[in-house]
Amino acid sequence: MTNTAPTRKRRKDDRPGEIITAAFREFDEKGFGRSTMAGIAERAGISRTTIYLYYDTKEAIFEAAIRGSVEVTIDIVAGMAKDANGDFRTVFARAIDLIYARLVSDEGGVILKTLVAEGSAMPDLILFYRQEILSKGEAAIRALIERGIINGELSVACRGDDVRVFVAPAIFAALWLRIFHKIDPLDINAFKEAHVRLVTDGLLARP
Amino acid sequence: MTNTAPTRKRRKDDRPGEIITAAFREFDEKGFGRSTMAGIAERAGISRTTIYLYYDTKEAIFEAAIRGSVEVTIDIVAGMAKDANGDFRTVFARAIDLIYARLVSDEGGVILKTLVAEGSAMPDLILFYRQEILSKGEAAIRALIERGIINGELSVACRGDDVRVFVAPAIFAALWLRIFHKIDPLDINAFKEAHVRLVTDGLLARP
DNA sequence: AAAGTTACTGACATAGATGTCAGCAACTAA
DNA sequence: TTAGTTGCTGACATCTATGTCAGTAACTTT
Repeated sequence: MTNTAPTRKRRKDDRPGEIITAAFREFDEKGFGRSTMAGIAERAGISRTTIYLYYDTKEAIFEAAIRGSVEVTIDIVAGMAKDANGDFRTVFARAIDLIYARLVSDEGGVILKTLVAEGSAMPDLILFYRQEILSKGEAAIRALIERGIINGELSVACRGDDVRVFVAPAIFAALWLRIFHKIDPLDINAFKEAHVRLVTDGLLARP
Repeated sequence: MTNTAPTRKRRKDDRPGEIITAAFREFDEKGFGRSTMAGIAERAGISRTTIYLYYDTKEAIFEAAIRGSVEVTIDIVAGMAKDANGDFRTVFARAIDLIYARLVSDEGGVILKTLVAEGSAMPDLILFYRQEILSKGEAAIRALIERGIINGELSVACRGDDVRVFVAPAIFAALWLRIFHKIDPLDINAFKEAHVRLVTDGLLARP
């Protein structure tokens, strides 16, 4: 048997997803700026010019990826709202779990990193991400806190605080993983627990 | 008087600094990846080829900038150690002030953003930044906390916590300013106060 | 099985950034 | 003033990534 490997395949429906997956690996390793269509094509195992049949530019691939993460966000926010009846510590810990799972994942992390890197050059995407992803998550956290205040669990003082402070360590952790983790590992679970403990209790000893 | 503007100037000693300043603006606006030697030169008001007399590559310019911020870090750490005798809240607030001032500045912020963007492509710089900048700051914060624990001000539980959690909101704020601030401003002072309040007190109401 | 459709590819042309180098202009010293 | 030094520049060659397009191979239909 000669066993000549098929030189080409035709897979119109699968291509977009394959290209995005390949692009993520390329963006992650090289950074968006140094990534090329040729590099993405190679990882996807197709010819460079094939990509143009589906996406016009690198930016278009990235945009498609971001738009795809809108539904993921909706799921996460829904997950936060579900079973939000426990005490604040429990509910918040669950919310933080969901956020970390997303941001620590390759997809969420690379999107975040790429937005930081190239955001100034793509104002439309920045706006989209802000409106469809970040503000949804922010509102969900705000709701949790408001519930806690009404419960009497949380001090009223924190109503005026910028909600972003409470989630910031998660973003920090996601970026750390992509940049310093190889030379200086970060224990995600320990960090996550410290995060939750900080937000609920703070550092000062309670009398 | 004819007042013909001088076509060229010769300023060997000032050039490196001028180039770095111009490069920062270029990196900030275009992102490191889209920045070019031509763009930097234009901002510096010199010919593109002149840059090569001082720096071989874009990366070399960025590296010089990072190395320059080592002494800034030393100053900051020294500033934290100075007058570290007040109660924890006061001392920590002063430390956070110094960190924000640095990270919110154009120089500190652009370095941070660029490292996030291009770090995977420059492992040496990542290592350098980690060792000479981040770990210095981390150690300083850790010292503050240890003092608080010994004082009895802080609960012993937080000794095991990852120190990076306590500073993470500052990094978040620095990046937010560079990315989302135009479409969704962040009130730095309010954010900073919320940060300090969170780290000291947490959210849960104190009995 | 033959004709028709189309996903895919290699080859070409273009644009933009890089790096080099000989020559010029600005400064210095005598 | 003049000769010497050197910081600076424009022009050239190279290299890399992009985008297009006609042709080919794989699949579909009849």
